[in-house]
Amino acid sequence: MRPSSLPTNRFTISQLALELGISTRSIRYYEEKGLISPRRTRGNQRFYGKRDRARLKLILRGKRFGYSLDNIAEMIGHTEVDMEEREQIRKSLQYGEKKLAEIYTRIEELQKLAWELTGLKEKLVRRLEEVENGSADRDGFT
Amino acid sequence: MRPSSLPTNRFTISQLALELGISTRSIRYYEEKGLISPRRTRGNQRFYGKRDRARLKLILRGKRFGYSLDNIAEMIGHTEVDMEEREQIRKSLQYGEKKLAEIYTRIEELQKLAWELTGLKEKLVRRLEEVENGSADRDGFT
DNA sequence: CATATAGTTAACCTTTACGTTAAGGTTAGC
DNA sequence: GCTAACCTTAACGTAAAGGTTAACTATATG
Repeated sequence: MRPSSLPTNRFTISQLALELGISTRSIRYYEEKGLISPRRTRGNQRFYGKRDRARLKLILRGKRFGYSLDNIAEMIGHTEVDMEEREQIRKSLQYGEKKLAEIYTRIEELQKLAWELTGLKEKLVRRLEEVENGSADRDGFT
Repeated sequence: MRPSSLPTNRFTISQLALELGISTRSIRYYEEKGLISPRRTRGNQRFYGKRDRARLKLILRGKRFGYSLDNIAEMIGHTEVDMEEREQIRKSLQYGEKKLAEIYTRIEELQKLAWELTGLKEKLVRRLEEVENGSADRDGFT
């Protein structure tokens, strides 16, 4: 199955799995969920193009931020063709707009999180100095 | 149970739940996990101080970014007193340092995500125009 | 003081996102 | 033509993060 020299825009499932550090099971699972829809060979084996790979990366990125698969599906626009297309596109657009806004606030939030952690860090450092100097004090979490 | 006029630095579990938009169950669950440790009244009911509330907010923030509770626990430093304190502090510091770095790369990633979504958006808009003009074309996902 | 409201523990239930194994069949590449 | 890699269905397992319910206790207020 190793594709000796096929163009770099055709991947087997396990190639992608390897590259992206996930299992083939996951990839098939994402397909089950309608998040990707790879083509098939005459022999019914999946193959993926660059677009699919990009999509997978997007999915993983989303996951890393705690979005559920269902959530990501809406974000991305499921590739179901049976829906009235304009409607579908409009909905996707709307949803995407919302999500974009969300992401920006998220960036701000992350910055806050960084702040708080920096705060914790400083407290710990201070505490450490105290302990190191033997001046014990109460309450365990000042 | 309404605390007619108690100082603003003492909260019941349901007050916090309401304020933070989570269930009391969740709060107790976080306690089970060692993420917070509220005091108890003589009657064995939990009560929380400002510090606890801040902690909860931090937990929720972490969660919003897809960190697991266990993860957050390490990030925050569980308040288990039985561990050698210096060791504990050092570990927390180290972990926090790592997490901070992680957060910064995360911010970058979020920016990428925003980019990609913007890209998708543009494609959808273009596609919408096409459809609106009746010029159908193949492949459903250019 | 009665009672409505809030809190307690414990046990069981659910969903999400896969992992694992089974069994049996197909295909691609050397 | 062999064999590793693929396919399907199907079922079962699991960990995380709670929801839900039950049976009981605490507490604030009319």
